[in-house]
Amino acid sequence: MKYATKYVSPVLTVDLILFRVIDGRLNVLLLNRPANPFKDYWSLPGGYAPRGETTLEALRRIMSYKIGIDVKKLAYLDQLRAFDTVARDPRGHAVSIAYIAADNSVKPTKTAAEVAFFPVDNLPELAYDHQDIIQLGRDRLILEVNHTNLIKTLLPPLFTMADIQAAYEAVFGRELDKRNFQKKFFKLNQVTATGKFKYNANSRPAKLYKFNTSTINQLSNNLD
Amino acid sequence: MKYATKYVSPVLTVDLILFRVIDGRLNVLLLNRPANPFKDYWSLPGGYAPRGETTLEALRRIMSYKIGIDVKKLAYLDQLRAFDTVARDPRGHAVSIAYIAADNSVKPTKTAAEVAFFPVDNLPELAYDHQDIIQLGRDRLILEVNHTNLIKTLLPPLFTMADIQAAYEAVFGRELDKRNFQKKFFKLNQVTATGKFKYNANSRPAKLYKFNTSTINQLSNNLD
DNA sequence: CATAGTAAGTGTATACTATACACGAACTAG
DNA sequence: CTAGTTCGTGTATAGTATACACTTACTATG
Repeated sequence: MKYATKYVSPVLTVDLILFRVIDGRLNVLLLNRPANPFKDYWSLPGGYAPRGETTLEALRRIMSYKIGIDVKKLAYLDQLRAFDTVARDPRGHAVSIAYIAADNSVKPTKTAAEVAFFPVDNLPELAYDHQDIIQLGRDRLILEVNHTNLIKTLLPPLFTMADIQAAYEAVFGRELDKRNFQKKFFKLNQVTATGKFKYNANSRPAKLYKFNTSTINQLSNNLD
Repeated sequence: MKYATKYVSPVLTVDLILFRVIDGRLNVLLLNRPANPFKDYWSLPGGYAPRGETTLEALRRIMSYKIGIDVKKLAYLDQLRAFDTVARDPRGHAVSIAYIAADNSVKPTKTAAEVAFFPVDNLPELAYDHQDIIQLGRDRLILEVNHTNLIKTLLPPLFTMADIQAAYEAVFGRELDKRNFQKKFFKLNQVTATGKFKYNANSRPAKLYKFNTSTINQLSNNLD
């Protein structure tokens, strides 16, 4: 038994919110739209999700050719939710399944005029309802960073305590006390000192740490 | 510019996870399927979401005629997420937007053979991937109850401290200490004693409380 | 080589929160 | 009047959160 053809479904699309931390600020990947609708506006990268393909499969295909990244290699990727208002796409009713991702190392292969990272607190005018989608993505990111060791996806393999505190501060959008942060963070047993150092221009070298596991785990406490 | 017709979208559907607490146990509303696929299996109530209607509008229409409830009157209703595996519906690729709801007072107008509440820890065999959907719904419910005053949606207008503790225990799936629970809960300033009592068969009467607000608010602390 | 400059690294005191735990009070039924 | 049942309550202790400032280890420069 197939679905009756008297029903016409909305168009289904996928969008990706890819976060990273640059210079202590939370950034999101945007694509400059080459065509209408919203030509020359910045938008979340996304595309059409056809029948017979999961939205994750569609996302992988689309991000590969539009952005030049492999979403399977992203350190964190999860579904956010569906956005389904009828008027959100001027071409007609399109329901978008938004995905949220975090990764500080994957680089798009496109030019900066086509694809670029923007600080989330200083975004350009965006196409569609992508402003709203990013807002919910930030809320989810804060939640996940608070309950898991997801912060590792926003750090390089070796990092200093200042790096990791800056990453938390970028996600939370507020400053943390250095001594209290380190006490709480070390109690979570997430990182190990490597014995290596980062040598700064003009100050005491900083110990370099690495995460103990490569998996994303629930944490007993949070740092916010 | 319309979407090119060379793309065929999956069918879009909606499903509802409606929670309530009965006799200290968390229950979920299920519908006995009158037709194939999965004829005579229990399932989450749901239906087709056509182009031109938001999934929430579709949900309202469907629940009205299939279950006899008005989802706008539910004390809590929110989108959970999309479920989109290709094989989840034997009729063909159907992406479902699942909604989560909590309400202890709305009653379906259908017979118990058609529509009934089942304890979440004692569910019958379910159609589709509805077992998985319910599991994620429970996870979300716990999260929301822990961060908001959503517990009020699972209680009658007047309730005892034993009632509210039982509701929390039903959601969390574990017992809480009575004295510590009351200390923590009262500190949240959510309820006021009404001066009324619930007179039990054979024991001291229990004070009846009511919630101070009708809105769902974030809480500073949680009880889990 | 001495000094200035910079970021790293660290501890303590205090307030608050979490947990464990038991018994008298207030009612009804017989 | 007694037995039975649920209600309502406090304290002590351990653990956690917060506020707060100086010394250390290096580089750059004169």
